[in-house]
Amino acid sequence: MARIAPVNAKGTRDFLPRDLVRRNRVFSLLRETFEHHGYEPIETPSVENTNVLEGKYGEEGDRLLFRILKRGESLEKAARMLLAEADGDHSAAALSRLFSDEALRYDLTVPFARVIAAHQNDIVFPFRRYQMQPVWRADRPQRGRYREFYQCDVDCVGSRSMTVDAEMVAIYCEVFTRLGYTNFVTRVNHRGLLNSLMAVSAVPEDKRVATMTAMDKLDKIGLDGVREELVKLALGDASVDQLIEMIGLSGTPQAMLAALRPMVADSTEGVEALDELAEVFEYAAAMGVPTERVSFDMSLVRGLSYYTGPIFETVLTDMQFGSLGGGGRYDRLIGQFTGRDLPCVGISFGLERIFDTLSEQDANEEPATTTQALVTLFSRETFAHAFALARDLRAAGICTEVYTEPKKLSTQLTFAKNKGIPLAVILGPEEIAAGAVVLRDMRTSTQRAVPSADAAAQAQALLR
RNA sequence: GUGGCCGUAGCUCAAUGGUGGAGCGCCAGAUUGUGGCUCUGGAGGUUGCGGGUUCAAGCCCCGUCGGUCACCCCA
Repeated sequence: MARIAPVNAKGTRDFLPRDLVRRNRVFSLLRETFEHHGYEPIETPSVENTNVLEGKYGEEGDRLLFRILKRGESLEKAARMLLAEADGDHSAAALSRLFSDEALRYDLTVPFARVIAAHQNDIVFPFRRYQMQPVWRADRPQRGRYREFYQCDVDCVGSRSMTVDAEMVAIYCEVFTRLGYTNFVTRVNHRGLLNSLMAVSAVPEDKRVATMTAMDKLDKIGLDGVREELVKLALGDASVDQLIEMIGLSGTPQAMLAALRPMVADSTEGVEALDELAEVFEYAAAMGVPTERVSFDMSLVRGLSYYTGPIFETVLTDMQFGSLGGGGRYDRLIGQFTGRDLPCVGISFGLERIFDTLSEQDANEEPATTTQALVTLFSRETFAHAFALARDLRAAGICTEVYTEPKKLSTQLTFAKNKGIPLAVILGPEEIAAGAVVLRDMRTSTQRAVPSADAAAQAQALLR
């Protein structure tokens, strides 16, 4: 019989206990931080109607949607339509739409916007929520990039105040600091500012996306590289020079804002953006964000098309890696569902990238398990004592497993070592006769006999 | 979606077109109640998969799947 190769679907992974124990630690820390700041959890379905998702992420995003094939009658009907129109539009985009009207969620923001639009009357505004769920993108996998990955989103709906935008910066700072990162910075920019830069530099409408994409590559290809790309776009020397001058600005956010102010003086949108950014930096500092943890970065663009105000991206400063998270203000997304805009700002944490970089930082990973104690088994006659002791340990809050059968002790201890269980409990005929058990600390290779009645308390002390 | 590189034991990797190996890990024993050290032995493979060239393919060719890197884009 032909064997089936036990391989994962492209870009997906299995998580074994040692992986999941670590992941859950990160999850817990995020959850705790969000709730400390007054954010409440929600969840949404994995599947959305395609029209909810399409057009929210830009052209690239539509291509990366995982679409769900129609089934049964609908599928046959779609096939008949295709055959009836032999000379119709057979592009991948058109075919996708014909054969599918549902897709896996691409991010957590758009489904969230749908939820807000649908449940406006049940929600107290301003509404702070967080959400940790997998999302799917039909991208080509690379290091730190998967087709199925978890995102943790934090959003606040119903306020135009820059205090909320600053809070996003503060939450980034708190989470990454608590995770042990010492090398990160949250880059901040503003969509309105970018728009006004395009306007005051006389970049034609049809070249603005390409221009911003080129600007976004600054940290990768340098100022000269960006200039080359802009020249290739045939923007004209004056436009190129002005853009390069603005992108090249450096210094404190306050100094950069001051330098920009005269350049965008003719643009209402630009002036407002500068005012908002000034507030964000001021409030973030007041919220305790150190100056080295936040930067004003005019080359930050971000691909998602729904952003309208400040945008954020948190990156590691000492290694070339994708961003650990990003977000921004999107005041007009909910209006696409209800016809009436509701201001929103939110950020996303790339859990996989956090997990990958944390793993790379502490290379000497010890086996991780949730089990704290292993009770060994000797012979049929010791079973009852072992089970009773295991109950004592569990009653004391110690995660305890009893070995499955009476194999020789070295096998059982090796099992404990390989799983990373810190405490082995040995009780054979000798101990039972003495009314005692042996607590062996696997980490220090020390052990001592204690009366069975004290075992749970002593074990607690050892594990503390 | 475009291009480059790579797929050999559980893991890391060897093998001029000519009988597929090593280290680590695993199992057993030395050690009948003690993991890490030492020694001895053992198991484990349709060389990712499918075709082709050849007397002969792990090696060459084509396809395919997967991984990886650079683009694109992104968390």
